[in-house]
Amino acid sequence: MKTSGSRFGKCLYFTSNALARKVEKLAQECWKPLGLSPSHAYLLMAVLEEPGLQPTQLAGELQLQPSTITRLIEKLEEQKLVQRTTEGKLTNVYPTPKAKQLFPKMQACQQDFYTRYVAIVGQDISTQLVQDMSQVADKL
Amino acid sequence: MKTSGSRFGKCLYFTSNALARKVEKLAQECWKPLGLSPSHAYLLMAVLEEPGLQPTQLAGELQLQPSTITRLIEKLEEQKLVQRTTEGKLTNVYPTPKAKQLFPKMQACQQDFYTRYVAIVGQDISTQLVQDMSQVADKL
DNA sequence: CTCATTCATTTGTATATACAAACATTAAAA
DNA sequence: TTTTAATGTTTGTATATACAAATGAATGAG
Repeated sequence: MKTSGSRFGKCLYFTSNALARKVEKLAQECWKPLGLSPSHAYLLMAVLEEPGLQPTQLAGELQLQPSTITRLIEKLEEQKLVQRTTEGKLTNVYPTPKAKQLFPKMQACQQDFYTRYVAIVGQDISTQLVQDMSQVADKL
Repeated sequence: MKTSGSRFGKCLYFTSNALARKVEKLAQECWKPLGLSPSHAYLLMAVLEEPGLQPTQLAGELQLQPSTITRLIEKLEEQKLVQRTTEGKLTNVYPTPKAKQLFPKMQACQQDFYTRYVAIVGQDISTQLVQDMSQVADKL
């Protein structure tokens, strides 16, 4: 059944979740070649772009809870993709050389993801949708 | 930080997930008085509207995997809100009298949820957004 | 200076969802 | 008619995320 065909097709809860799950799936496919889940990938991208970012800042960037950020970092640390340094109560997260080497491939995955969804839903619609969702998310 | 302010604010993966989490949170609040999570509530609503629905059909309506439906039903069964009957390889899910009694309150919760988000984001925008998300979800 | 408060991070635990495999049943093919 | 394939459901297990509490460090009021 299609999302729009469901008896809940006009409900914000239902549609936003359904869409997010489908997008998540596409993103997972795109990042699979690097062995990263989308959220790990996005966190790592952020740290590559701005080395030393702290968990609280990452929580803001990724709109996730700090505890979730800790969990993501732990896994990236196991994979030797980031390293944490602690000073006082603050923690800084840095990309490792291995992560830096990976950077171009990560950009390619991101591009691939973008290209794929634009191919499916169209550039104008997707740009508009992202903007609207972002605006509504900000209000909630 | 706001969703739109993030370095990922223009990414479909990021915004659709951020939005879904915020909507989920609002929905949880609305359904909390009945002790139901939104997904349990929606499944139960479907079964109240159409008693005897089967897991596969519910999976279609709710856009969730059959295994997830099984898990949701199990919990609703524990709470004596639905009952399963099995004939051959098919399963039918029926609401209990307890669930039927609850129906008006559930409709009120649903209304409350709708009223709240419309109050926050506006009727026109939310209607438009739901329609767009639904359309894009169908294509993915 | 010290103690209470606040802040950043982590830990323990819980929920939501999925995937893959296992069953059980029906349908199709030989 | 027996075997094979397809279908609907459930089970085992894994991932993503969150909340609440614990920890450790900085700050400010007295």
